[in-house]
Amino acid sequence: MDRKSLIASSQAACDALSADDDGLKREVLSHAGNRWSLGIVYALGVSGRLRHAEIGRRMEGVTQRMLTRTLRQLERDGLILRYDYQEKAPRVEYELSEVGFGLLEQMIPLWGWVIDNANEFRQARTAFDKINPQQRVE
Amino acid sequence: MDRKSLIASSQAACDALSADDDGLKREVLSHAGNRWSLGIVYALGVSGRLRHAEIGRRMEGVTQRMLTRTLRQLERDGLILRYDYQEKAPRVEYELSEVGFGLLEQMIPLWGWVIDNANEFRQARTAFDKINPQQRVE
DNA sequence: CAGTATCCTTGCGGATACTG
DNA sequence: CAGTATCCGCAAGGATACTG
Repeated sequence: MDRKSLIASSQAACDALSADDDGLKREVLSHAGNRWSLGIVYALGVSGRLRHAEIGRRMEGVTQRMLTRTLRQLERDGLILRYDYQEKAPRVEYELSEVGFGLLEQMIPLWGWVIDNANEFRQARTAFDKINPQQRVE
Repeated sequence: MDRKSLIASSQAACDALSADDDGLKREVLSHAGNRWSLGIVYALGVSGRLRHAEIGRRMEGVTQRMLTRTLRQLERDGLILRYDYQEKAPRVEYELSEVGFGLLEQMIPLWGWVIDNANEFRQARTAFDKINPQQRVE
């Protein structure tokens, strides 16, 4: 995409966002930067319906607390569905919602783009850190 | 995109990410959830090179501190370029880098997707909050 | 004008221990 | 098994005041 049409389409996309939508946008997209959110979305997208413990096993390093919390946030935003079987030996399964699949679909080109530019990011980092020994960025 | 090909392409995209890349991915995408980052990227994308104060004027509600900090982070990640004219009356301009334009380009479909699903997100929220009066999610 | 410095509150992420 | 409860350190975001 050339810059003129890029700018035009970004204006169109941004003008369609009200002030309320702006907050919503950041809340939804905050999952992108979260430690576990997208990993869980990916796991559920690839494997379908999974039990709590099974997700935990696939997310290397996650603690019970963070797993539960992240699942709650995803559920709250409607990205995953929670099925509690109400059995005495607890049994809860999670599944991507339609919107959750949509998010996964949106993320794929983004991941590809990050990979394609990984070296540029790393170079920018080291160049910045060299110029700004340890001041700045706090 | 149907689910089978969605899953296949997400696996391809995710397998291409090493453990290191995974951290990088979250760092880059964390801008998506930040309060001011994408607003600044958008402003610079639409208007080209801008002075510090001019950006501040366009970002309703930003404080000096957050503006400077966010600009530093964007600069550190190579998304924007900083031009200090070294004049006695300070004069600093910022501009999107090539990578920064790339990010803006990546974000546009994402914004559109959020708008298209805004009602679903809001409904999920209120439904969740009704079921979970004030427990959960902390 | 383009920042720093200081103080504050909130939430993220994690460690550990406990429960029905 | 699927969570809570309690603790911690750190960073995000903001309010306010100051500086070359």
